[in-house]
Amino acid sequence: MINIKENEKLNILNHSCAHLLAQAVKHLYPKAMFWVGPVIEDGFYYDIDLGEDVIKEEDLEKIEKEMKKIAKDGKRIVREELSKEEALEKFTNDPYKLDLIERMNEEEQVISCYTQGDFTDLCRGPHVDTVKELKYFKLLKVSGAYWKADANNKMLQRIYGVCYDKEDELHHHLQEIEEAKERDHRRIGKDQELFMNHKLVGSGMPLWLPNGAIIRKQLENYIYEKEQKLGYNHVYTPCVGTVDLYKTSGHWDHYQENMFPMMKVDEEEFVLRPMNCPHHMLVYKNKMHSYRDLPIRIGEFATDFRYEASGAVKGLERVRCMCQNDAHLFVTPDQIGEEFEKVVNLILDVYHDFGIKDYKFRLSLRDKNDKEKYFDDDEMWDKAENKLREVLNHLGVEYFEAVGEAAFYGPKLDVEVRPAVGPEVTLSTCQLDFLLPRNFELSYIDAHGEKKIPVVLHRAIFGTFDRFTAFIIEETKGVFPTWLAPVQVKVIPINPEYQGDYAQGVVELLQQANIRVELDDRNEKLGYRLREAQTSKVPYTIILGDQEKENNTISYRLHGKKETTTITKEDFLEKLRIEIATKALTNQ
RNA sequence: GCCGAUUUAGCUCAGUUGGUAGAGCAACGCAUUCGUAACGCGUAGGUCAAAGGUUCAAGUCCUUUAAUCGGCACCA
Repeated sequence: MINIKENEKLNILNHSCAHLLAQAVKHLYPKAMFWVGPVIEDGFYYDIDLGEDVIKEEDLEKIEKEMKKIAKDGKRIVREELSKEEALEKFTNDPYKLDLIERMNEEEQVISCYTQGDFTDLCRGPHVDTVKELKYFKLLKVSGAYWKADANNKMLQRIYGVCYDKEDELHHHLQEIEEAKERDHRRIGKDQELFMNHKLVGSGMPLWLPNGAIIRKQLENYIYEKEQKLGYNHVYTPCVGTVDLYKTSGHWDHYQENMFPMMKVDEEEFVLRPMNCPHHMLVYKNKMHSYRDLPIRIGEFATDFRYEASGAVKGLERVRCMCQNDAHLFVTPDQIGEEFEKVVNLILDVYHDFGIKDYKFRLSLRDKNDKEKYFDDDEMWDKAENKLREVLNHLGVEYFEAVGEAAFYGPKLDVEVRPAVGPEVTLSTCQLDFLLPRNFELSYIDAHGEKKIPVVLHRAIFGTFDRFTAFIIEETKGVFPTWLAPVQVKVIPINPEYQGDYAQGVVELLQQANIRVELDDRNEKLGYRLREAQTSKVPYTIILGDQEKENNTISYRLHGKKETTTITKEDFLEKLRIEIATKALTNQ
């Protein structure tokens, strides 16, 4: 998609369009008051207080019509500059604009506003010269949005729209929105029977169907091998813990609202675990450790439960029961940099293997002014944050810093990706933690025979298998590389009666080689079965007729390709073996 | 959780102002025996998300609950 925010001309167009929207809303809803109407990556929005009135999706058409009408009138857009006093006077009946004026910087001597016909709005600008220039726009959605992004505040109504310079650009954008819906993992998940949900199991509790389970198993095997090679030790631990465990870790005080409620068994109080750190701390503590043993890397594919807000739950992307590709790395303070670097390299390695190119590294730091939200130890924080920055700079990876996004106990590196629909999500994460080892009184014996506290790195490369799978579904549009595909080969005898036995032989040969193969010997026309093989996105379709049977060969067709290739069974098997072993991204 | 919308057959959807449910695909049966994206005919399939209410009568109107969707807030 065109990033509107980074395109100066579209930026001005969209911002002007936000004003046009506000003007139209004011005409139709005279009581409306306006908060802010910024340009975003894909267009613009305006936050509006309508009092008792409600704008519904079906009203957008009406508003759009009014916008077109105003634009056609072609009023000039006039800039006016005011002093703060004048501005306060001019907007004296508008509490929202007064709030904005009051919050403006002292240095800002001049406050500007723009007038188009009967509508004036406070704004820095710039804008287009006349509303006539606003031709190719579309209102897309309407929703609630908290004033100043604070859930304690009143909910305003937000209208989203998009504006382009040319008609075909707008058309193209709308088409892209439709295409994004086509690759939404929820849709593909249903079509290809990867996962399902059921009311009786509960919201955010996906059931992985056989096809999805195959993909997940491949992902598990893949990352398990990588981690084993890097010296990780994998464990299994229970997905419940006592309340005391989480009191020890500190999560009980800081994370309780995100946990499923406590359950009492006999006299013990348990919770479903929302994370695995406490369990892994205890695994570490099982025996004494020397500095020579460190780093110790404890990994687990661990099921966790989090009480996610009902409105946040989404397919496999945001769930209440998830499986983390988790690990905790116990290191000496000296080893932080080296170990963090290894994690970053592993992330880069994995993304390369999956062909993931569109992602952002986010260095999540604390907000120094928010003493409530973060563990209070400035020295620790500064040291930790600088360490991460240092490594990232050393590696030369691009990243941006996000103040106020750190965990309670330390700074972290998050990798953000954009799903087909909805805002960016975090995939991988690596978090530095000085606090948890203290809370669990972890130690190792250093070279001088003294007890020292190790540092912990929490890390998840896939994040959760759930979210990563959701992302891979959307990346591949459901056309999985052969090593991941639930069914890798579909075998179709042209006439099951004549080539059925031969086809059965080919199927068995492939099965012997652990290829996931299906035979389609239904009494249906070839075209019909071939079409189904293509729409189900199986990478290889083998077609067997008399010619193949006579020559002891097979003919295969790749998903999405028209041509057929005829080779020996052995050559085909070898080709597949290599493709799967190398985890090739695209088959050819 | 908040604002708004939606929920009808396995899937995608239709169903006028309230009069007692329909299509296509899929499934099953019959016929067909076929060389690269849908042959034909037939059969079966629904407490219209759930509960309550209004009415002579509710898929349709009202209330509550749940799930889903678009955002917000939260977040792996």
